[in-house]
Amino acid sequence: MATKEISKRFQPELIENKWRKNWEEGGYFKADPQTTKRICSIVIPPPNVTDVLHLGHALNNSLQDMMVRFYRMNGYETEWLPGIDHAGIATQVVVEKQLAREGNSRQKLGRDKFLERVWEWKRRNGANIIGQLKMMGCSCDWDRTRFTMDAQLSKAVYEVFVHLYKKGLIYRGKYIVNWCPRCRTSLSDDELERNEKNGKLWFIKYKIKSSNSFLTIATTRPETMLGDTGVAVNPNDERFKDLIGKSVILPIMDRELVVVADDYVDPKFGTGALKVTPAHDANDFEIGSRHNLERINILNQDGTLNENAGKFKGMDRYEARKKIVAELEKMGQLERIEDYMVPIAECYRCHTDIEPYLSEQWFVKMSALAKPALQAVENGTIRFIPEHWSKTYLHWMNNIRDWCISRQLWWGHRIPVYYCDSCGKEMVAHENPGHCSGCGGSEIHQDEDVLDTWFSSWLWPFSTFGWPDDTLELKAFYPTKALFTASEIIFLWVARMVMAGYEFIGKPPFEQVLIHGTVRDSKGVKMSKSLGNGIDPLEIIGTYGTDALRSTLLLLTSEGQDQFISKDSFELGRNYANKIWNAGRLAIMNMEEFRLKDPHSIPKPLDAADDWILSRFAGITASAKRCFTEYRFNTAAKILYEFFWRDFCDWYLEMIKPRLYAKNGDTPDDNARHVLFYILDGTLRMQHPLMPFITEELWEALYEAIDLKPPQPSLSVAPWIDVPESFLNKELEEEMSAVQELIGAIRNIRSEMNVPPGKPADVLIKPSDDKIADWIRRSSNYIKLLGKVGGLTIDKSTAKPYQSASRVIKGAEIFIPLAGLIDIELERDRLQKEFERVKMLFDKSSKKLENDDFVGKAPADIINKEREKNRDYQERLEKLSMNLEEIVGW
RNA sequence: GGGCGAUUAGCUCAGGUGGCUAGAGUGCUUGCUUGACAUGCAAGAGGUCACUGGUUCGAAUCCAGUAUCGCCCA
Repeated sequence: MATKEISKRFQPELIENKWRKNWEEGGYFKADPQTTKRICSIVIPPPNVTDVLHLGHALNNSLQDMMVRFYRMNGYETEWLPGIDHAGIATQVVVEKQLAREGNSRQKLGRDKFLERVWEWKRRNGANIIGQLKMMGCSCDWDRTRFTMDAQLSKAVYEVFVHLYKKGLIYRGKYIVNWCPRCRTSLSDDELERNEKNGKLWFIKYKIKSSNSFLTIATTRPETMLGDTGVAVNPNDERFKDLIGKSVILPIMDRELVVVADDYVDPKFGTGALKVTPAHDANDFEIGSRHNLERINILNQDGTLNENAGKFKGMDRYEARKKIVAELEKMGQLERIEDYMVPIAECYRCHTDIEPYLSEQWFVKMSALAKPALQAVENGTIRFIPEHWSKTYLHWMNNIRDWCISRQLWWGHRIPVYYCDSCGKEMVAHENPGHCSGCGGSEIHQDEDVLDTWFSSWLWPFSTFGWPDDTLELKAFYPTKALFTASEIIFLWVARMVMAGYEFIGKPPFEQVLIHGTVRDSKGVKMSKSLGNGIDPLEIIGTYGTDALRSTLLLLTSEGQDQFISKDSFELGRNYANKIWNAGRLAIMNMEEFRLKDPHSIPKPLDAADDWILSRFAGITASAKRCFTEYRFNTAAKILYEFFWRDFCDWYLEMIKPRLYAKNGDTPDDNARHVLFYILDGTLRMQHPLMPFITEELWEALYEAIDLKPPQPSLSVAPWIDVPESFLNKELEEEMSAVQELIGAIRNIRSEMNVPPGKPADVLIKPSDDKIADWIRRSSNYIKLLGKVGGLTIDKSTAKPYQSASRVIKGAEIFIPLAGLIDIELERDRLQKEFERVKMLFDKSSKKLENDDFVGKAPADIINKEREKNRDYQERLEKLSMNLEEIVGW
């Protein structure tokens, strides 16, 4: 019914909830693993359960939804599995902070009670996140929502641990880990924030044994000297050649240290001699291993010094530093102090300085696992988009190091290793074995630590589908099609998923890895919670609507490029949505009494405008489709936007208005209404993956306007648009583009010569050949309409009227008689400027054509194009100069 | 120190495989409440495509180097 009132402005808040509910109740996003259709599946990069979704998530999920909706509309059985990650450290920190506010702590609560609290917190916040995804319009298969600590996913984790352990790929060892003394846990390299701080370089004198001279050593961390067990110099450093193999005496501790030669030492740094503290520096650990140096740990887990620190025992590390420096100075063994920028690693959660710390940890040997994952990218089985990220991936894979998988936390998958209290036997099992398999004793305890969160997320593409069980879902939906993520977690996550895919399933987890840019604020700073510069997507949804949020992000974020975005940026999408709304409004308001059995059987013959828009539509749907399938979502979005606004709204709708309005008792032109319906129906389908809400609303309203039941229950499960190739008409497009140029020229004259907008102007057109003349004649009604033309004369022999404004375009001259009204100065300047511009082009083109190399070597079509251009320029120059000459007489 | 990007209109950015009279949005100027939309329409101004070389008939586009900025790894 066309009588329905439609608001002049698009009001997203009035329609979005309705469709969210409708889609969910309709179950349109559920996928059937037993389908006979082609399958497109992806898994969400699970947001951390601690997250409040930010713009980065909004971009990441908008991209996924755009792809998934596209494939769903193109007849694929489409599975988008949503879910959440338990985020070990982050979540534990959040709940611990909560406890601290209550004056409580996890130690007071105990492990089980504490975990209950975390689960409680998880239930609340996890639901929030899923709710936010739904707000964004994500078309996930909600019934398959997964959490990394679900029973089935945990089963997968233990299966994998046991498998790797039995294969000898998991081992326990002493290693330098990044230790956060506050969180009391080890952190992976990627969980650190590296910075530089103002610090000092202390020069300490170590006495050379059996000599009166000293060896001076520079260090940024004097307190670690308590754990020194050697001194290293570069083997090529002439200054220290004689010292190699000799000993020096460590001040305060009076320990004898051997001087070793090691390539690691940079002769240019400090004094060229390096103190080696294997237990407190990762590089020193390596050096120590090469030279069999003792590892003396001087620190407790909380960052205070232990009994190995002698009289400094119990002091905090930074307090000890002051005391040690003071003592060295008193002893006269502090040579000097320099200012120095010290590299610092901080805990990414609590920003405590990280301590390299020697501890017992569990590791996974990576080199064997890396092999197939390396090959998969090398041979193109897995492709990165943009392609250059594969270099980053390969470089890391080629230099892969063992993975420290233990975390000193309570929240996470507890390491499935059990120890017999009687005989000490180590047992690995899916579940508590109950008694010792060695001595039969029943007193056994489980390892206290939990696994790194990534140890569950690397299984995400298959654990979510039921692995290790042999499920229908796994068969149908694995491997997935693509993974969408940001570059930061290529190592942490992407690479590990590939390794897991090959190791446990024997197949890669996805074909493509789409690396999108990072969303930054208007100053270029990455948005983050701690900086408070983030933009809340829900706030954007509240002010501009979800479609505006999505379309803005997708229109602005070119493939793989970081994007600077401010709140105002979203006006782009809001305006776009409003434009769609109003085009729909125009169409619906003009469908009165119009009935249509089959929108797809286009009547013949049509007006030029109709054939033209159908041709344009056929062209752009084809190229948009290509962009969608090639993961060029930003380009696809731009193509849709351009077509809708420029071709459809600015030109087509304007051209058919008289046919719709039906003056003087005529009925509206049903062919125009038919094509209008067809194109609008098609553009709504086409734009649905980008802007699901507004398109769904208008689509339903459009069918309702002609009393027709929509062919599908929801646009989200309607077919995408497939325009017959026969609609393509390149000659007509060329013709219309000439007409558009002509209209532009007329408008330009009117504007420059201040012809009042409402006043029709007489226009004379002098085409230079019959073809152009035909084109212009055929479109004379459009020219009159859109150029506000009164009398229109089209004649090859037209003479320029006295004091008329003129413009020269390709193939035609345009005159508008303005005797007494024309600004002669302005007209002459403009013509002169135009003459010079075309002259420049003409000269450049002529020079090219005079060049034998160009004519001899360039492809024929390029040369022909150049010749045609040259002729056009020449013709224009002649006309322009004639017009200029004439002005002299006025 | 190693690797990877970026540098195009005042601002934010497009310009897959070299042929361009370098585009869009926004901002700016001018004129319009014209029966979808002022979240709009029409017209306009604004760029030696960071720099220097090279390859080529032809370079914003490919190569090398320089400068500045950013990210990742050490």
